[in-house]
Amino acid sequence: MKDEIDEFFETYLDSKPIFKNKQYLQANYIPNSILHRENEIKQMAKILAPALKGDKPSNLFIYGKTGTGKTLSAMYFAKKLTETANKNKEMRNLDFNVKVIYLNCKLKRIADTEYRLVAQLAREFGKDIPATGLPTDEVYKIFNQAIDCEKQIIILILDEIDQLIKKTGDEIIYSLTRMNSDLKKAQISIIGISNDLMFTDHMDPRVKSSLSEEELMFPPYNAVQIQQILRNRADLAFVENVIENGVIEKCSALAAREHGDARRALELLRVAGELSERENSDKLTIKYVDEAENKIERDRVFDIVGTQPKQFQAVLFSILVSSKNKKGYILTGEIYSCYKEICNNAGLRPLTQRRVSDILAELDMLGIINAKITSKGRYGRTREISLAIPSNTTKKVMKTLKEKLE
DNA sequence: GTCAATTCACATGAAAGAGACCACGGTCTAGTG
DNA sequence: CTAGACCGTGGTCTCTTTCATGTGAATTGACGA
Repeated sequence: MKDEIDEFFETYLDSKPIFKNKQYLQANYIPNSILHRENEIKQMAKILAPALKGDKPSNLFIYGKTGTGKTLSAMYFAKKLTETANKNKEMRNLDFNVKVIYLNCKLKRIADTEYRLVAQLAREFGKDIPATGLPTDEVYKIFNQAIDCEKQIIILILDEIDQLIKKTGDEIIYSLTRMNSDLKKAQISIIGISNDLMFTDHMDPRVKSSLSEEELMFPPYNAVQIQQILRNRADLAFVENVIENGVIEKCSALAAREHGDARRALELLRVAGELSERENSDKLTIKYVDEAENKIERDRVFDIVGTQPKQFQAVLFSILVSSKNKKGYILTGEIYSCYKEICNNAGLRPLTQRRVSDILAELDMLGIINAKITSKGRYGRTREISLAIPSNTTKKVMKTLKEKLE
């Protein structure tokens, strides 16, 4: 036993490293120049440049599919803007600050409700806000005072703003834009980033127009562009010549298949690298890319399954059970009756059908199941549900769920 | 045969509740000088 | 006298329930050709 471990460590230490610096493949790494987004960044600069002169820039709304570089460009731009502003301030002795704040609205417990968003903003300005307990308008007041003590332009980047608005309504944007009229010295501009263009349809037209005074579209990358991006990063991250021919092509092809998602391509490459490192291989071969694809999917599913509440898991379990007993589509009603039985066996209080219906919709959003609403005429209207995860993953999920629900 | 009404089996919305968490301010208690 | 313990009130947040309303096409049934 001991020998085995020793041996493993030795070979591990002896093996030549594949990675030079893995950090360059991480999603939060901001490169010094962003390929194929020069135009978009230039546009952003044009729209937001007034901040440098102390004027409030227009609000900006950025949209585009996932992995098209929206967040990255915004971060990059934020960095540049603050740098320039600081330099400018010293050189010309200006009397105002430019501050860029980035918040991801999807982050649980940080910025996914109105209260938390404003609280987080106030914290950015050094105020101590409790996680709960205060009235929301109190927090607004604190934030207001915190920023209005000196002349400054605040640019607020709200990433995945669609999630926030879908969940809590659009008054947040309204309140934030309206704050400007209450502020004497400071001004706030909002950059909203979303990958769902349609969500603005449900918004109050006034809010909509004030949020998208300017709009910017990020088109998907094509396969060639993704390849270039990957090459660029791979050169930084990997030791030379460890990547076999075709690996980059394969990663980008897989990612391009899904609307040119560069983030996915990078993740594939990174995970493939990690897998080959783990096996002490000194080459990154195509084989590992395939494995990486499976692993990413599996990890994602397990992550969701693990973090969701019990009732979620029970519903998912009943989907798994009923999909095993029946091929083709399953209907909501079938799942619900199966679910009730499972709850009885597990000593769980079953939820109403209303709630289960919502849970099914959420599972669909998460991409664990495919649900399509169809009308069967006289025989009602329901979801046609099928699993969206490969069968070898379902088996494992089923096993863990079974244990959990006992 | 045609066309509008009906009907089913849920979907979808809105509102409100339960229970957990927490801040704030007031009151009570115990320890201190 | 003062610090800390202990309420009560009022706030947010998540998960749920309750009640109400919406929905799309297969089916039905009246109607006219």
